[in-house]
Amino acid sequence: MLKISELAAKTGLTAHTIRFYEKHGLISASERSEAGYRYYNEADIRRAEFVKTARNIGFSLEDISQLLSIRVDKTSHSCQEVTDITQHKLDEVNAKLEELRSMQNTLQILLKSCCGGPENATHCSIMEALEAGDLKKTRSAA
Amino acid sequence: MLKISELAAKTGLTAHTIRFYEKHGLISASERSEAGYRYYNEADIRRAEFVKTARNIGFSLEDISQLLSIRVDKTSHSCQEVTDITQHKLDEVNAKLEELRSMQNTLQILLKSCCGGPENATHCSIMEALEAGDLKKTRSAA
DNA sequence: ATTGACCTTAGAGTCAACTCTAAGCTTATA
DNA sequence: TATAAGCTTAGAGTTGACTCTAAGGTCAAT
Ligand SMILES: [Zn+2]
Ligand SMILES: [Zn+2]
Ligand SMILES: [Zn+2]
Ligand SMILES: [Zn+2]
Repeated sequence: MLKISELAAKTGLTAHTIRFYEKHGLISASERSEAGYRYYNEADIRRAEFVKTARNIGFSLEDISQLLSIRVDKTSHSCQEVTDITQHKLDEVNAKLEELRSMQNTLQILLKSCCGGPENATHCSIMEALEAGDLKKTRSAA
Repeated sequence: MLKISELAAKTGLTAHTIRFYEKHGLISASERSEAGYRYYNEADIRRAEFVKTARNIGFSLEDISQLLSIRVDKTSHSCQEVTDITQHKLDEVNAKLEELRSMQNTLQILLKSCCGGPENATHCSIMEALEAGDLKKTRSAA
């Protein structure tokens, strides 16, 4: 049985974060001491590590929540449900990649066009490009 | 002289956003009617469009703020200052790209490993991989 | 018995960039 | 003149994932 700080040390999450995850239903301590201290057993630890792994991959807490409910009763969930979550995340990632590649491209073009030197910016081609506004839009949403 | 909704129509920003930008010092109306209505002249419009272009590229409002202060007095700023801002943004974008590519890679591997079928998830290799925790960390910061 | 480290809670604060609301003027059209 | 559309402000709310604080209780070691 681990105390919260021990679980924190083991998972690399902070105690704050563990309590935060508990508040959001991701993790819990199956036991409490008389004084109310959280105590985590083996199953709790495995669940916490599952959460940590999923978070590291980039799943949102909402995604992780869904994965956890599959996890607690695998027999009543299908592989398809799991791939749906994963595919949806991949779609998101791909969309962001698109956007970032477009930004990268624009920024590289801008940098190539500017001398980057110490003289004044009255002739700066980056400023001119921003002024002209003929740059393609790279940002769709925040 | 444009009213705020006209500037909004012209730039594709909303009137709300224009006021928000004003509050943050990015845009302003050089005139106000007696009743307090904002009126934008040609220079105001050009500035607003500059902001819009920079935002579309992906610059933060803080970046844009710096670009604008260069813009109002180009003779006392250098090309280097402009490239510094741009390069810094590119560095950020590259870092995020790295992270997303790593997420993409992990998700693709997961998806390849799972049958995605309608049978139950007791054997699901995605779930197993999350359980095993041997996936590389892709997320560094939010 | 007294440190000091650790634990508890509810709840507030952080970040960025909006987004929206309420309450009340103003202006244009019919 | 009346209705609607549009403008003003200060300020609150949104999103996601934390991050921190205050005020206090607990525990192991000296
Ligand atoms: Zn130059
Ligand atoms: Zn330049
Ligand atoms: Zn399967
Ligand atoms: Zn599967």
